[in-house]
Amino acid sequence: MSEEKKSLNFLEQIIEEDLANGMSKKALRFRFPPEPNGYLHIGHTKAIGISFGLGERYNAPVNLRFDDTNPVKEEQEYVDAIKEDISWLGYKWANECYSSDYFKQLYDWAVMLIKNGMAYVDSQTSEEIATQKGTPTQAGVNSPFRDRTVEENLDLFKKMKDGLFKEGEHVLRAKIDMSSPNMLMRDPIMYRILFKEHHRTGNDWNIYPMYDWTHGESDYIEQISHSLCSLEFKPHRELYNWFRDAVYEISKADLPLAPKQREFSRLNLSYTIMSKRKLMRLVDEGIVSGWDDPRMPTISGLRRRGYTPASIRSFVKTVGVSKRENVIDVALLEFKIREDLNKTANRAMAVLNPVKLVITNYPEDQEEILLAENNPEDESASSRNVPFSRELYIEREDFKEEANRKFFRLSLGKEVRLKNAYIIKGESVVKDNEGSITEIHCTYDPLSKSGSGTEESKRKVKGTLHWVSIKHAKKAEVRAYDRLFSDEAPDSHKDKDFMEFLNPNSLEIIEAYVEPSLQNAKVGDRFQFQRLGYFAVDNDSTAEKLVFNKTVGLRDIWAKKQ
RNA sequence: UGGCCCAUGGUGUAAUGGUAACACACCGGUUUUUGGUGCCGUUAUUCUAGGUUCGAGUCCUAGUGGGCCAACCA
Repeated sequence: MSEEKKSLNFLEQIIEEDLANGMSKKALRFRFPPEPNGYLHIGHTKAIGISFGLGERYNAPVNLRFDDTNPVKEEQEYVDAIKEDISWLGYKWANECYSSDYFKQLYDWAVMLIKNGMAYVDSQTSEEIATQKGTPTQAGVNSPFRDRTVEENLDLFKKMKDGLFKEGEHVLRAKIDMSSPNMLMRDPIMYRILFKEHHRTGNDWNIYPMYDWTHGESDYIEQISHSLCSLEFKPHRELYNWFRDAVYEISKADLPLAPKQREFSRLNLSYTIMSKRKLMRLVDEGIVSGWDDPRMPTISGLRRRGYTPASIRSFVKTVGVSKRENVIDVALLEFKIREDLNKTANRAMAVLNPVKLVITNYPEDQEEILLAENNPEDESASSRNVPFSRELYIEREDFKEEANRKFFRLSLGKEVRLKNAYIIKGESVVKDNEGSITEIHCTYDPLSKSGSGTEESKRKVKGTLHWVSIKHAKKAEVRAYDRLFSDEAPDSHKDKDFMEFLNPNSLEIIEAYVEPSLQNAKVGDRFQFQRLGYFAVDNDSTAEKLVFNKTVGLRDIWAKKQ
């Protein structure tokens, strides 16, 4: 409703320009094209957010296309996981597409290119081809097979398809320019022979098309108007256009729209690695429990950790789009999940590092049910009951026998409030033989009950502590996570392996006590454990044994000052 | 015979030739029955040097710095 002028990112500007130059808004179409060879991670959410976001902005369809041209690395498992992750993020694709569905069309077009003298079968080894390619500063030389006749090429290519040659014996190459300053234009390979079973086409094909030949033509087949990808594909654009124009000439009657590729910088996150290969190593070497380990930057890991789709989408939105190399501070991601959960997560009390607190003037057998607000940020969240009794657990860090005036918590002779309950005063401690505190004794002011409206209850005390009633508390496992790497950019060190920067303390398993209302928490439920952070019920959780993942801690100025 | 891309506070992103803005982070204050939240405030001669212009972060040239490209991967 507000008329605030939203600035356009450079991709939106390109689209607006195309629209202004006569492109119909109805022609707008985007795609997200993952290769199903691994799990999606936070880096992918940027690409997803950009293309699906544009789809939402312009009310244009967005295809989910699996770029499945390499049967050696691709599996159905990944297809399923990718679909689940994108759906979970809340995006809807117009069509579920597969490059492998276009293998026949691609083959026919390749034959056409051969007939036009634009492609040839090369019969050299890959080493020979690599050598002849030259280097970025040195021109390549032509293959001795470059001038085969059309008939010979056609014959050879068909035999490649029919499985009459061995792997590596021949390839189909585009005939472009071996002296191009762009390495990709030096007669790029279009097809290789591969006797591998494909997860969708089985053993139908003995040759598989390469990325450059496949990707742009898949865009073209789907009539994608803007094919958006990351910066490292910039050099591919020239080839993308070459292939596209070659095919467009003969197919424009049926496929009138010629797609264009544009590139943006990918997302990097501090203290995080994003390479699929490296993430795979963490899984394979057992550093993490799997792709969905809550410490992993995968979508499934973040989901299990307790991140919400809304927080991730918001994150991607504020990260923006540009062509600059960038490193986003992981603190921004954490801010986004806190921001969301602060408004949506119900509060609860849990004690992670318990010490016993006895209220000596509270009757031995007395119990009370106290009322606790579920979420002060959400009026509709109502409240819940919390049992109170003479013996409680509080956090060990919330007590010091003697403390300076900066310590707002419990100490001997000082008063604090027990959240939703009474004001108490520290009286004495009980210690074991080693001198560590086993019990804290305090007295309470019976007139100071929260919400009672009495003068005593309105007294200002400096600190408020969370607690659980020992008699009523439930045991729960809490898994607290720290960042996986101790270095800001673990994989940017040329002389060091990223594994050297692993944080040995990235997982801490805690036996905690939680208030009884949490007994009914279901897998995926998210809570704010007051004064501690946000926690989500893990998949491993059962009615007998609750398991919580710490999503992120609360902002903690006190901890910083320590 | 190398080519291409990029450069704005600590980190990101805006400013579309006309007062450098927003978010995070940081630091300080304030409110608070969460040391949370909210609210207020501090933090930049836009990589350098020339040029065009009444006026340049924006356009041009050169330099500097960073990134990408030499898989039968995507």
